Amino acid sequence: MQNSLKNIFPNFSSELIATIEENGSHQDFEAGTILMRTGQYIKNTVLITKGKIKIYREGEDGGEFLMYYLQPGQACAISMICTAKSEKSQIMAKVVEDVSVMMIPLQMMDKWMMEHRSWYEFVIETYRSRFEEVLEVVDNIAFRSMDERLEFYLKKHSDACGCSEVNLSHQEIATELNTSREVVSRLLKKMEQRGLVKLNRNQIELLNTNFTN
Amino acid sequence: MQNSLKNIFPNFSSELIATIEENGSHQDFEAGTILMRTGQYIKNTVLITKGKIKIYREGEDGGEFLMYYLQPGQACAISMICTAKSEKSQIMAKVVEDVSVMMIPLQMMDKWMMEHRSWYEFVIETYRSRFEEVLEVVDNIAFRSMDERLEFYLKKHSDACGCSEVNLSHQEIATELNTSREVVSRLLKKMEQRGLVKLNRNQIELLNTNFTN
DNA sequence: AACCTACAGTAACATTTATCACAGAAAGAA
DNA sequence: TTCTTTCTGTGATAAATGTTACTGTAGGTT
Repeated sequence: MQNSLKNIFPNFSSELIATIEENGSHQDFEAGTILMRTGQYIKNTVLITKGKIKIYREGEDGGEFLMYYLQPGQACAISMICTAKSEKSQIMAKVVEDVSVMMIPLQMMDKWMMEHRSWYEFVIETYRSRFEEVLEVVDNIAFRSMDERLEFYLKKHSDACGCSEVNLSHQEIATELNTSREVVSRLLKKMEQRGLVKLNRNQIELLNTNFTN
Repeated sequence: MQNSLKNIFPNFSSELIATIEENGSHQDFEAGTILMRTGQYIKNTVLITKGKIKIYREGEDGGEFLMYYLQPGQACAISMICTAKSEKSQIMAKVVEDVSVMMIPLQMMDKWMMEHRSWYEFVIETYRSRFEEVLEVVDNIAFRSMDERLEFYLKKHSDACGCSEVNLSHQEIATELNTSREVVSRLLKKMEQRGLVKLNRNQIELLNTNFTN
């Protein structure tokens, strides 16, 4: 298991890995578990070693708006930022594929930042990449129409899983884009007519590789 | 002038202030200056000591989408994140009120993080508050309609200046919300009819204090 | 005064997105 | 099989927003 942590976080120094093993607690969660709610206080930084976590913003009406996914080798930027002052979370985190995580108590954060160069760099890089990702989300909703956002969404999914099939229902996609199922169905149909995708039940195959680029 | 830096950044230690004075370069920019463009490499972290800088995202069509404003005592989070690896900027920064800034060479970032506790805390807090602000922006465009966004926008402005008048033309507002002038005019007129605002040329007075809360 | 320009108001229309209503197909359960 | 549920497709319609076109007005300039 020590081995795998080193594999998943290749940039961590051996000392850091050892420290994590020593101070962190290994935990598993099933798909569907909500790890973090808006308004909740955060007490741990979360490192993902297996599975997939969805980070989203929840609207008052219960709408979910996808921000990004966390996968093995990544960490929750929000938990890092907030732990620094034990702030409240402003987002929701839901397990979408059974996960294994390392929970790092918040007291470790500041300490490791000073003691472990590789931790420091990991944290900064996590901030940077997540900020960038959220800016991209803003771009999409601010400047793009639903059909472009849908294409972007599908591409992101296929990139994430490394395959060209997206196994989601129209309803699930609609929820994450904060629109209605009918709109998604219609737009997907148009994309199929343009030859970009092939639609199956609970699955969308991306055909055009140009589109995937 | 050393004095004022201490006043503007009250949490900085005296040693840190001295170090900043020593290594940073004081610069002034006029309103209208673009300090940072999308795609540009960042070589400095920017501390604002006077004036106001607008941070926005630019669409392909040239549309501007307001993210937030930077004011004295604040720093550009993007410049901090990016400098760590000398990355490209993903945003635009434009001076909206003549500013004075301290430019901190990127090499100082990492060094000070280790040496100055008050710098470390400032950087973390900057990350946190900006991330939060951007999440709020996402909320607004994802879940709210234009009339609500307009109200939020006006409130934010009056909060920022501490007064109840917003001195902007409809066109300027429309640009920042990435909509058209006509839409803003229409919605403002409705708000006036509801007794929320009073419309003057180049100025919107917020009347209802309930609304301002 | 006469003129110009930026700003604001508003009607008419186009487009996009949301909502409602319903029908059929696929998968699973009884 | 039959029943049931979930998923998908699609038309009709409503609502929000974007666009075009035109008018008037306030302020500044000559």
